[in-house]
Amino acid sequence: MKIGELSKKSGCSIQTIRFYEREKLISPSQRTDSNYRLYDASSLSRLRFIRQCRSLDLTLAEITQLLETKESPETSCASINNLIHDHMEDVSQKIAELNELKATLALMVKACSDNNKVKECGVLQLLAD
Amino acid sequence: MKIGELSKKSGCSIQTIRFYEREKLISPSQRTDSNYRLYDASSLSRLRFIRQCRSLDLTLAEITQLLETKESPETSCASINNLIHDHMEDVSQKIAELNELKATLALMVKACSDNNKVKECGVLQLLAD
DNA sequence: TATAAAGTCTATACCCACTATAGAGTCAAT
DNA sequence: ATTGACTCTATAGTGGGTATAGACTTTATA
Repeated sequence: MKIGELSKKSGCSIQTIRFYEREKLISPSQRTDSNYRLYDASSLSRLRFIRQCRSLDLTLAEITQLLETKESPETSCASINNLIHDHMEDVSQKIAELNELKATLALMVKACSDNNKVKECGVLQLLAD
Repeated sequence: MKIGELSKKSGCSIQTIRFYEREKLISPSQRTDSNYRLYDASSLSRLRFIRQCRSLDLTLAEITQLLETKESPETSCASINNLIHDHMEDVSQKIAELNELKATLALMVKACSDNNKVKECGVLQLLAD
């Protein structure tokens, strides 16, 4: 299949597929005489795997590592588990930070009564501290 | 004061201060004969304000808007409150997304028993769906 | 068969908010 | 006089894409 079909089937834009190629995550199995990229089913599943990983917010470097590990079915999968586990901790950390941020913003919103003028604005006063 | 002192007092790196200048958020009140930037106290409080806003994860465009609004002390501060309120909703949304993500990752971690080989890896199986 | 529309190609620039150099000039202390 | 600390501009890189321009190819329609 050509890149447009792969794009539709995978849900990745054409530009993103070409971008992943530059980043060495994926490559076409062939090219036509007119230099069009041609892909097969394994490209599609690889791309879907990448997309799944991206939806978990894994970096392209991490995905590269997962894809490499996948190539060795007989080795231990401990590194994969560690990667996911560490990533989950990063996400937890981020959630904690955002919750603090939200609390601060909630305080600011509370500090405001809508009819104020700028010079009396509770939000600006908190921001100036 | 020169840029190094402003950097220490504000907590912004020298490069960041020059970057904010290119982005028109701040500018030195003067230059020396040898073209060194010179700042006064108002630069410092402006920069601290910017930093405070950045710690709330406001964009530079939003901060520019806040700084402009600040210049008109007699106008209504409704736009400021709206901005903070909307931003808080974005943060809430992001927290919700990350909580879902965390739940997915937790499922994956659970799907794994440490001594598996790659070909049986529960994490990879979930990622391949 | 001619032409128009849709698809594809490469190369390059842009987004955000910085960060990090290179290479040159300036200032203060020894 | 020299060393070291400071500053200057200009430029490139980060991550994960997105968005063009301009050329070529393929497919569909008249």
